[in-house]
Amino acid sequence: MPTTYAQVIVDVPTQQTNRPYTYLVPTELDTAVVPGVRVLVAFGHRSVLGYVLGRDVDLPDDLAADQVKDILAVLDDEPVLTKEMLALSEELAQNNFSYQVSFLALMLPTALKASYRKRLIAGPTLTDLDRATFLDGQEERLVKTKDFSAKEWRAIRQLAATGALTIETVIENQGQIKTELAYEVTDNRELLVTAQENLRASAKSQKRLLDFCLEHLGQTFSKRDWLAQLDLSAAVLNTGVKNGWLTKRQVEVKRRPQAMARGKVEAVKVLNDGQQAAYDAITAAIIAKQNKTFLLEGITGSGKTEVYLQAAQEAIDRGEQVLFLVPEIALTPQMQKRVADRFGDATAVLHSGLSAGERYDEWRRIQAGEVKVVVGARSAVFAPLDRLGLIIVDEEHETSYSQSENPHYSARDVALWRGDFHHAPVVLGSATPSLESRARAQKGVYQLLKLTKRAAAAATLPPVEIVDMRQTVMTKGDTNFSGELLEKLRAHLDRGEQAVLLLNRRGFSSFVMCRDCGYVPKDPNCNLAMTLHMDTKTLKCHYCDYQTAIPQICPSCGSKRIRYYGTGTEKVEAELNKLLPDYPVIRLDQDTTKKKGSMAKALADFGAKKAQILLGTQMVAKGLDFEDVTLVGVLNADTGLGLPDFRASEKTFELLTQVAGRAGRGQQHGEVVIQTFNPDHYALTYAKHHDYEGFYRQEMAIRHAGEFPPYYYTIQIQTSHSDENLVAVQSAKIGAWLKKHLPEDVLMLGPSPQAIAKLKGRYYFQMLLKMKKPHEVDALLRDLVDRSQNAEAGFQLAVRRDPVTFM
DNA sequence: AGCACGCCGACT
DNA sequence: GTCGGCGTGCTC
Repeated sequence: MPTTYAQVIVDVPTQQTNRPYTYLVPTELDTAVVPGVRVLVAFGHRSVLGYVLGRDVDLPDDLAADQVKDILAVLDDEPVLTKEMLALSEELAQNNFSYQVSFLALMLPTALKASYRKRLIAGPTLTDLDRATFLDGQEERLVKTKDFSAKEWRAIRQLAATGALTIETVIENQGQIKTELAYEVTDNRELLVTAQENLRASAKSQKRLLDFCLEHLGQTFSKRDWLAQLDLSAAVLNTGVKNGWLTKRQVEVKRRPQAMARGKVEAVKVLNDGQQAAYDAITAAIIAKQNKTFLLEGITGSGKTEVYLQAAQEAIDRGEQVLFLVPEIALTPQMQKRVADRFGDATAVLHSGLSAGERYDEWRRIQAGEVKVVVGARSAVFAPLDRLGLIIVDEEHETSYSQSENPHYSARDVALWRGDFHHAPVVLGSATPSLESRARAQKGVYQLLKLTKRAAAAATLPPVEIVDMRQTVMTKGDTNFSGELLEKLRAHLDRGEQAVLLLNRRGFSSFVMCRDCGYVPKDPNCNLAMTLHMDTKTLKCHYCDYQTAIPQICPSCGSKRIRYYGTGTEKVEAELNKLLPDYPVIRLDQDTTKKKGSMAKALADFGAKKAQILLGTQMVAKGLDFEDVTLVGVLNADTGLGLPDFRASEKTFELLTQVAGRAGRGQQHGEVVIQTFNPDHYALTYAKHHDYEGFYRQEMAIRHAGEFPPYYYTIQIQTSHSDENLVAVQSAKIGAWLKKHLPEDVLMLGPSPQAIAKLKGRYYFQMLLKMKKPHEVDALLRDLVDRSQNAEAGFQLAVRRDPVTFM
């Protein structure tokens, strides 16, 4: 047998080790070492986990045979990563200035990630004092790296060098496969028949057992099932084992998430003309196995979900699998339920609410090919489906598809990549598509499919009234409720209908606004709202370095009532109880939904009409579908407009459109009231007319003028450190270095301090690069990341492509 | 990330 | 003179 080698990515997430290493495959592991399995390898002076990328017959030219070490062990019987995932991880690492191994780890359930420990074993010369200090007085001890300080480790290593103790590396999976006791029926029919003939008449339990066994030869059932179904005691089962009718064994238990346990089947609905046209276009691509991207732009309540589900059915009927992404499944429980109801046990659900064990079990069901549809949030985009026929990204504009922590990635982009890999169509759906996606549809990169009518025949889009709060505050003083909204609330509630009230927390109290004229101070260079920094009592621009004192008098109208703006749901609830004491309120915000399942319970209560008013933050805006909701009130539409984010208008328009869409979804007509201090802002007026296309055109013009996406690609460079002065100096240095090396056509904003100057004890600065060609500065930034590794301890640098959130 | 090597200041 | 501080660089 020729000597063979394997290319291995080691589990050491650093820039220098972000490349494959060559290892020798020992003869006895020859068949076990295949791409996608995890292995144990020696690396430097220790053992680490590695991922096999591929096999080679020849040694790379620059390596001598004696430089190559052996693979020590193979950890998996079957590959845990497909070739697709191996390729994808490399691409993602390249694009997102991160490490391939970080992405590989992200693709696996936590249970399969390595947990590193050290076993300290006493040697004969170990002193009692050292044994007491390092081994708890024992013969051996399992410890983690952080259990001892660097100094202590040095002492331990010295002891190891003298032979007083030995150190072993222990690498284990973080999770365990849960098993339970089960009994397998023999397939020896003769044995059972003979036994049955020789039974005494009084042995009723044994007779029942034998009858059942004869009908289920060779099958395995859990002990729990045996006892429950046959009404036996464990003693009878043991008799069965003794007589050779049954064999005891441990079987894997797959923990199914509670909500999934019942598979009732939801009825297929009849599509209207618009839905049918969209369905036809998507299914044509499914049948042709064509990687085509559709942008399904459908007004709220237009029945996008039904199109998704029926298209999914088409893919499933053709023996293919469907990946269905939703933004944060915890916020869209109704969507998850609909998919599960339609496809029953063939559905797997992946989201952050699952325990590590549940997540692992769902992952294994997918891996084993038992699943036809995967529904999940961001990380579900890595679900190990190998026969993908359709990918759906619902609410494609949602920022939660983008992970801002390292490793950065956008699930929407990964979905597009996988669609290409599998020759499968990708459907991006939204009532308010991101400008980037809508612009691509305009250019013909995506095919635009529009749904312009609500699905329920009688349902129409609700009329929207914009209420000028400047008037309200002038006549009634500080209140969250205008006369118009109160009047409508009373009318709808008196008729027994329900209302949803949104308190917009986005941008809450982070900017200054005049209570009389709605004026928000803007920075003269960028024309963006400036951010309030309470620590320095100044207003700062988030993009450039401009700053100014907080004005005491409004420069626009001379009013003294210019101040930061914000209020909490609790305060609003109290006010509401005073104004409308006869109507109980269900409150939905971070405080009331902290506990697992409390959100679902609150929504179920509202659905059961235990209260007529639902008051909440952003979470009431999305996906809720209650027939009796006929009034939607937005208490403060503007807070988001003041954010130091070039997407502030887009996000506000989105929010208002989404929440307005909660009204009048059933037979009864709905109404929407939007309270604001900026009644003439275009994000509000277009939302009033449910005019996404109009908003799109105007916002595109503004983005064009401001040289922002989708006209430019952006990359954010964020620096942080616990020492404010240090990070300021470093950021300035990096900024100067970049200015010198950046190509002329790449624009840079900043460095400037971020809005939340100090977060968890760290200070943040950022620079924003804008460019026409997305990969123009990749090499330069990789160089920058490289250099930052040698910076002061605690200094962090993050590079984010297409950032979606700005602090 | 770990771990060793190696070069400088404060001790027996 | 040596011990140990930590900066630097490598890991198939």
